[in-house]
Amino acid sequence: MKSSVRVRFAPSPTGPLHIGGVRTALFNYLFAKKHGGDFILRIEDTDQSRFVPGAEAYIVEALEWLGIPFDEGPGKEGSFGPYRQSERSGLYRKYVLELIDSGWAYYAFDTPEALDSFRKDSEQEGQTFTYNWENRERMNNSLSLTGDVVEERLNRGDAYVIRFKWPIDTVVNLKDRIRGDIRIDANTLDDKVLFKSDGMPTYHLANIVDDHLMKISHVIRGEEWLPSLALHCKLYEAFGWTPPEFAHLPLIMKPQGKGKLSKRDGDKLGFPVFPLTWKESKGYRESGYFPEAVLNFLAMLGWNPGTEQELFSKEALIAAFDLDRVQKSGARFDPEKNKWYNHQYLQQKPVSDLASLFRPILSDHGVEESNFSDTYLIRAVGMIRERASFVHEFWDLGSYLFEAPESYDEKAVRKQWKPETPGRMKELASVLEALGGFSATDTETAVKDWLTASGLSFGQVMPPLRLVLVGAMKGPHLFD
RNA sequence: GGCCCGUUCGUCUAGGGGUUAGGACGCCAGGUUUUCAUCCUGGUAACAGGGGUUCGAUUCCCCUACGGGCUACCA
Repeated sequence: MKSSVRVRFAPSPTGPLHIGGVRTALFNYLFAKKHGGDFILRIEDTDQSRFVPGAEAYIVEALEWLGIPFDEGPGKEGSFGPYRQSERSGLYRKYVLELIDSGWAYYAFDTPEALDSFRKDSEQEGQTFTYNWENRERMNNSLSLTGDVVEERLNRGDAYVIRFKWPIDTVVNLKDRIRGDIRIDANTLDDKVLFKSDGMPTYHLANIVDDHLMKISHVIRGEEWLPSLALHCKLYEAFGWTPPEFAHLPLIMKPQGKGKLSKRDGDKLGFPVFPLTWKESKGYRESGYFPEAVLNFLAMLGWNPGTEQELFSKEALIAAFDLDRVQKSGARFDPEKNKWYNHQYLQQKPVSDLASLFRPILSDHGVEESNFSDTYLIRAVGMIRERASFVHEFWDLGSYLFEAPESYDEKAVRKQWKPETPGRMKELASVLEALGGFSATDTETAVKDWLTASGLSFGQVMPPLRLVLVGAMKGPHLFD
């Protein structure tokens, strides 16, 4: 039997995709692929005022870089398109009208100013104004106004919104895949706007209509949506549709301090929060992270396989992923562990891949391609990679393999450079020169023989030799 | 304020009525490298508090505290 799992990632193009969004996309993707289903990208751009040019392209490119490809979406039309809500705008009105006919919704003519003043008044009395059963009869809407008046105002072209009408004294029983059963007293909820005065649906309406039309089977989204779950479920009921299953993911929190992770944390603590560079904010890609490492790290934030395995390829994640093992509470973002993952993946990469990644960095530092051979480059990278977490660290770790040091670490000079050292180095140089060829074993025996012959110790010679060669007390085994 | 969700080492987490509460990151120490880093070994460190239920609770229930989210004609 063909599985009918269809999930969607539904960002709104108001800016770059942030790391929390990436994780939501990832979990959706893993779940879909685990069950042989489809992963859909839907752009929720019903709020024209918050539209940011380039954001959609950014999201698409980011998902591609990360290796979270969508099966259907803008530019990959399946049979449920279009996948931009702005291009579907004509289709929502019909559905709200249906709700009005069935008594689940009503017109409201209250101006934003009027609502504002109601809210302010309530606030002064230490109360919260809620547009619901308590107040709707005294507001300007098709519940309080006579049918004639409503019709007249509608015909006149008065601005209106359409609100959901919560039935009085109802309890909504919710089921969340991660959180279990939740009971909500609908009297505490407000009559949410479903259709805006600009003729566009709000998130709530568009979301339900599209999920239904696109045959979404599971809605996997951030915990910030949990409070609207009651509305969404009731909306399915009002339309007479069977709802999908819901799973609300825990949020990703700041590494330090309170609240959820934000762009500022990245700036402050010096780690990326966006997959790709966006304006002044450097992305994961540009910072030298491997997409596999980012994915692996993110997967372990709020989920775990129940075993002690930490390193997962994408395929392994798909095989192991299970919504039932998703955590309930928010997870603090740990930039250090993220780096550790990158280190792990760097060690696994073929040296030749790393070498090609290193090439442009060498040329940035003015090292010409003609100055080294492929085999030399590969050997060099092989030698320094194990101490690196990022390819860009290769330069600091091994610049001396490509150009002679121009300066010497002062502290090391003070400690290692004695009056007799220059003479010894000269002598050692001629010993090595006499050798003819340079191999790790040959040089090592030659140096050792010379050491014994001249009665010098390793410690008297090797550290200054390293200083001469490298410029500092760092680097791989000297004879290598 | 109201509503909802949550709470195991500093962090990510495993576990589950009787365990020396396990792993990973970080940190510390030792080893390797007469270098730095890596690596290896070891160590540090946790069941928020109070009531129940129970022979027994970190595990189940309740309360409190704390944390988080939502409370827009934004998503």
